[in-house]
Amino acid sequence: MAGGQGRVLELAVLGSLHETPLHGYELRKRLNALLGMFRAFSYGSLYPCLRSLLAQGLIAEEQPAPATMVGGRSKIVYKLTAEGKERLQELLTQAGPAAWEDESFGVHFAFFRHTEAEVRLRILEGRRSRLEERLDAVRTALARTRERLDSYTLELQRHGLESVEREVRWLNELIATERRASEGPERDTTSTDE
Amino acid sequence: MAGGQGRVLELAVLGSLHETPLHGYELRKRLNALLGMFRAFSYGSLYPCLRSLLAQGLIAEEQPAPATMVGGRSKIVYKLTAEGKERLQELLTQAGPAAWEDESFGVHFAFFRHTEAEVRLRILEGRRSRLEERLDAVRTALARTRERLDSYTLELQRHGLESVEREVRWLNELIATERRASEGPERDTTSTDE
DNA sequence: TGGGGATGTATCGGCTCGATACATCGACGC
DNA sequence: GCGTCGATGTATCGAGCCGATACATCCCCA
Repeated sequence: MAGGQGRVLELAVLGSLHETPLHGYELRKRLNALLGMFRAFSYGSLYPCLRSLLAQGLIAEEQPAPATMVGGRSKIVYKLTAEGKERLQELLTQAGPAAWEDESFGVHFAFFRHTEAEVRLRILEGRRSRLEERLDAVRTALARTRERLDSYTLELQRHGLESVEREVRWLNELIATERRASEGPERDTTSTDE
Repeated sequence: MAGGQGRVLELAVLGSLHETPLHGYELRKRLNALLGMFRAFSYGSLYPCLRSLLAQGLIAEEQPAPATMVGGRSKIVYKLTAEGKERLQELLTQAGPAAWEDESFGVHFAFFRHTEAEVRLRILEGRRSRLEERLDAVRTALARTRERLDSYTLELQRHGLESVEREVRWLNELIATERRASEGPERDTTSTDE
């Protein structure tokens, strides 16, 4: 399919353009400054994504004052369309595995300020469950292992477990903060559906 | 190219089969138990990789006692060939970006017991440089940012920086340990060529 | 006046994943 | 005996995404 970039880049681009119109190069810089610790987007996926979003009418080329155009160079500045804003809201509303897997969680989190409190909470909890599943899986596999492991393998396991445990603790704090914040303003404790 | 899986899976498979012959399903389970905290291999890449390694003569199907074959089922057990062992040694000797990037570092580390001390040290240092580059890039980008960031973005940055700083500290300890270990047994400090 | 580095758009090859399909095995109840 | 259910097991396909690369311009500085 020509341009169904489908996943995380779409949200990242739409979310960035929601702040201000940007061109590809600058967009990538911002994205990598924002998420550089977790992932790095490349042009090989960014430009096809932009083309796809353009074809879908979710973004549009902005034509600024002609004075800004230097020489014959075209600096293609993209901005969000009304449809794009709708689509962004739609993406921000979805709380599912696509939001809390490794590759996508960071991007969703980065745009939490545009996300409803309830969705935020569900994504954080989903992420936590995901990590706990992983901890369980590795721990049981480790316990089931008969052979003695060498010190490097052990050290790798230890470091991995510790890192994931740390992230779970971080999520716990965030979840607690979210709960406190939502219990204050609206004392609605009965609507804890699902 | 039909089957040039090229990168990290090759080492993971070869390294696992070096311990003991395995079939695909079990191979994947072991790999994911070993590296589950960092990455998860899928059949979609494992089986093509096995086919490719088979075609290259680096692994071979093991034909055990016919009694093991239940019914018409073929449980394809792979073992390392002599060429495969050579190739494994070759892969374990290489200390380059391919060894210390995110996706591959864990796999290389997991087989450090088969790696020469000098190569281990270079991979650990390369990994550390890589992470420090990333820290620098994000820190300068952060310092250069004019607009005020919302609390979620800030928290994401903080958490990301802290995680990477932690890994750098971990690497520092490992490097120190390696250095101590290599200075004790052989007091050869002159042969630090390249 | 010319070289180097940042800016800028774009593509191609190919690795890898998630989903899926299909088949068998052992255990369990009835 | 018979259905079924979960674990075991091999295999492929569509599609996303990255790394490398190419090419052009801008601007600074010597």
